[in-house]
This record gives sequence, C-alpha cells and structure tokens, in this order.
Amino acid sequence: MARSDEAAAFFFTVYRAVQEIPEGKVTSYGHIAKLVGTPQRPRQVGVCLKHLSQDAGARYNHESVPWQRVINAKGVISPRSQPSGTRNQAAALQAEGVTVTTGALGELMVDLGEFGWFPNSLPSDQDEKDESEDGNED
DNA sequence: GCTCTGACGTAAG
DNA sequence: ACTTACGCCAGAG
Repeated sequence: MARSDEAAAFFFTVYRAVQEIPEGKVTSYGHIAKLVGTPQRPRQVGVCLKHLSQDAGARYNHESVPWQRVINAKGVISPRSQPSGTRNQAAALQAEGVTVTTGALGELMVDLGEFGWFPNSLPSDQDEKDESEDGNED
C-alpha cells in the first residue's frame, strides 16, 4: 500500500468522521484526528477540509460534508487566508442553530460547553457493540 | 526535488 | 495568563 493511498484513505476517513457530527453541534480538528486514529495530525484534518472545497463534484464535497462544524480546540473558528470563508462558516453554523459570538479582536467563537460534540469514539464505529459501558454524559 | 506554508494542538518557558 | 517552540505532513511555488 503506497503512502499516497494511505493519504487518500485518511482523507475519506476524516470526511466520514466529520459527517458523524450532528447538526447544531461542533467539534475540533484535534478531536476528529483522534477519532480517526491519528491524534497527532490535527493539521492534516484542516488540509482535508480545505481540499474539500474544490471537490464540488466528488463523492465528498463541501455540501455532503459538514465542514463548518469543525473548529479549533479553543472554540474559535480558525482564521484562514480568506476572511470571508470564516464568516461563511459562522453564518452556516448560525443557520443550524449554533450561537456564534464575536470576541474583542473579531474572532468568531462558539461555546463548546453548549454546542461541543466530543464522543469517545465514532457512533458508526461502535457497531452497537454493547452500551453497558456507561450511561454518563454531561 | 527542496523549501515554505498552513482550516491545529500540546508542552514548555 | 501570554509567548515560543515543536511535531506532523499534504499542497503550492
């Protein structure tokens, strides 16, 4: 298996994980990285989502993958090259019912305590194994 | 093919 | 609480 194949597999895995994020909720790049089994590559998750924008006709595109529900660990929408993109992400989140606040420096923040979604593992990965593990979430 | 950058995160000073 | 350093690795120049 070539490295490029593994890279592609990583992309798909990330996309699938992002699709698991319920509407009206947000998570972090680092958590997605952790869910896909590569907790040391949160940046690559961002690379995946960035690449997603140009895959308008691919199996995974900006419409099929809720990329907007992924922000950084600080609860802030990561500022990127295109400021309009950040604003677009905030608007998309608000459209889903997520409250986005603006900081003193204009940073768009989301209350992770209210809208944060950080499961121990992917729901699809559970495969209805056995949920007698615990029933405690807060 | 080499270098620099970046939609991040964590540790250390 | 803030700033710096570093790891990680796919794109772009």
